[in-house]
Amino acid sequence: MTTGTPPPRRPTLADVARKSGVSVALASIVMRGAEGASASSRAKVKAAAAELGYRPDSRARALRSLRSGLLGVSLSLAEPFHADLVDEIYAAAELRGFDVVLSATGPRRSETRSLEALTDAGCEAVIAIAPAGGAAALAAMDARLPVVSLLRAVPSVESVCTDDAAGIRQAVDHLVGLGHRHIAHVDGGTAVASAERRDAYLGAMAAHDLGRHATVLPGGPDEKAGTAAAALLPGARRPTALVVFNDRCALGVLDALERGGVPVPGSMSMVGFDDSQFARLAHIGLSSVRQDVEALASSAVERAAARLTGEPAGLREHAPSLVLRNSTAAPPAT
Amino acid sequence: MTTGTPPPRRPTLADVARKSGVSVALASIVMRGAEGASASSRAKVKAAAAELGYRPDSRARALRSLRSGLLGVSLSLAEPFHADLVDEIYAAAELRGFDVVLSATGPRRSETRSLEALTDAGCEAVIAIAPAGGAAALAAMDARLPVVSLLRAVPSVESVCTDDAAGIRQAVDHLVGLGHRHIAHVDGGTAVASAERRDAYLGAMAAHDLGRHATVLPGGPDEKAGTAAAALLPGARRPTALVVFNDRCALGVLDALERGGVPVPGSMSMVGFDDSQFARLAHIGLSSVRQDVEALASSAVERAAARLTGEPAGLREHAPSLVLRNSTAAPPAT
DNA sequence: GACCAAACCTAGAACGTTATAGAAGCGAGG
DNA sequence: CCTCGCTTCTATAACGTTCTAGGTTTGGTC
Repeated sequence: MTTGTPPPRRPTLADVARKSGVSVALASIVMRGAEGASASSRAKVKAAAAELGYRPDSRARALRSLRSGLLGVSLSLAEPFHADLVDEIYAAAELRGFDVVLSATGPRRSETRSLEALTDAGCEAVIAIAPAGGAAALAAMDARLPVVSLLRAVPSVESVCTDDAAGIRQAVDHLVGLGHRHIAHVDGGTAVASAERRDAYLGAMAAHDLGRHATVLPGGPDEKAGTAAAALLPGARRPTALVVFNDRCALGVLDALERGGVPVPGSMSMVGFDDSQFARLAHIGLSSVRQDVEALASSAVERAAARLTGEPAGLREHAPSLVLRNSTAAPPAT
Repeated sequence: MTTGTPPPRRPTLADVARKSGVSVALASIVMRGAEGASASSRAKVKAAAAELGYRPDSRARALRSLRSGLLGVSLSLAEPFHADLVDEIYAAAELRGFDVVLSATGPRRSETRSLEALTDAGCEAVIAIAPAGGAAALAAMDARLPVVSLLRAVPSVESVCTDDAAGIRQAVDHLVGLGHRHIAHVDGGTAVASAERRDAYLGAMAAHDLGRHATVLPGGPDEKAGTAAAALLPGARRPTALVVFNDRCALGVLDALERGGVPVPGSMSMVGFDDSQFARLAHIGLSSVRQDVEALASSAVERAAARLTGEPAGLREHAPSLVLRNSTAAPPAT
């Protein structure tokens, strides 16, 4: 029984070659723009390809030429800041001839799974944004294919980070310059980079000889944690300024303060971290430590490419800068 | 000149087979869990695979067995709501044995490019979240491989949407029930679904015989647009309630109002759309029209799967529900 | 011990592409 | 006329996997 329409197969190079009356090999040459084809056959093949709607099968291509040209990126969709990075990674990767494959981490999807999907997809190298997993697991993976950890310094794995300590120092310096003495820190809890930023805060306070006023409030990476941290602020003897782990957390704090009738920056100054899209828009413009997204992204891509040619691993730190908006001011007169 | 370490090749099925002393074919059977292998060889092969750290090459697999098992998803990283959807899509796809490939749209990356990357990756079907491109382009693509449009009804392409009109009606009904008469709408400008929601608003107002009070303020899909729209609110004869295109825009409006000293919901009630993570956290809890994320995601995956088996295209609409928080109240007494 | 079926295993051909090696065409130089 | 070199083209062998079709054991029955 011969049935009607056969399932519409996606056109292959063989189809293009047949239609234009040349060999598959020649069609391949034309399609990938290699040299060794006459102008006339180029035209013929291109026309046939266009007519058939031919698109090369990247899997087959990758299978044959051991370079797949694929760069994997693992990110958390819940983090707007990762989104900013990815956009720049796309741009940087394109410049170097890489295609980018994304794999998300989320409540339903573990980091391990996300990274596995990337290796399975045939990526030549992987950029893991703020990987939470153990260093051992990442190092093990790195033995298979180059891994670059972005936003987190992982020992023995190529890492590209912001110099968090410098950023925190800038924030503290700025606040001290405004006249603040009682500056507290809302930390990131168990989040990636939380410990580094906390230590930098303590160090910066000590450097200003304000160690006795240093206070660390337990926080976390998101708005909810910020709101919770705000509830811990003592009513009397409240600090006059806050350096917060990141913008999302700062937003939570800000919200709670405003609802509690504490004006920012009138009664409380605040500095966030990341300079997310967010900080720029919502509420009061939040002063924030800006990570150099473009440099981070292109550096990560560059490091991944370098590893493919066998260069050694190392840590690249990028200098952050403090972006001032309307959330800091001199402390209220006592 | 013989140099030191050869470039560490990723282990292949042949390596596993050699190491465990069986044929490649048998190793394949074991690795994919097919039947026809004895328990003892299963153990041998699995052990060898584990020791080598073997992971099957999905490209080669896809190339051979015409099912690649790949489901492409195109999304905008700037939209937190898309992130929610993707997480559910991962879950739904896994249930049906699909792997998910993500491709983002962004300031540096057009939708066309994002979709092309997906077809090149060898996806069997594609889910485009809120595709902005022309219906013709999508339909053309659909001729090559099944396309499902999620969050936007596109003629002649399989579409899975929320019944936006019903959602807007619920919002208006609720506000009218609270006693509001002067209810305005901040629309989504040129954003996807903006026109549908605007029309639904006008229809709902008319249904309550409030057509004469209907006002549409030009807005947009993000916070900035909301802030701008708030500036257009007349000082006197201000509406007492707002139905806003989406939560992000609503947030912008909310912020502007609070800064302008207009308490919400005291002097102004507000309803958003999407029930994003956002609405639940920041500021005042925003009342919002909840889209059924899980149903949307699983329905989109299901439709994609159905198309692969040759079922016809159609439109699936999912009922939204109104989530009440603290941004609506009775209008202030005159 | 011969026969049979079931269970287990393997050789080898695909899948769509690229790379290598060499064949044809052709004009110039001896 | 033969050879040389150049350009243009093609046959064919990979890449790592799955699948088909057939081959070899195994062990139970007569």
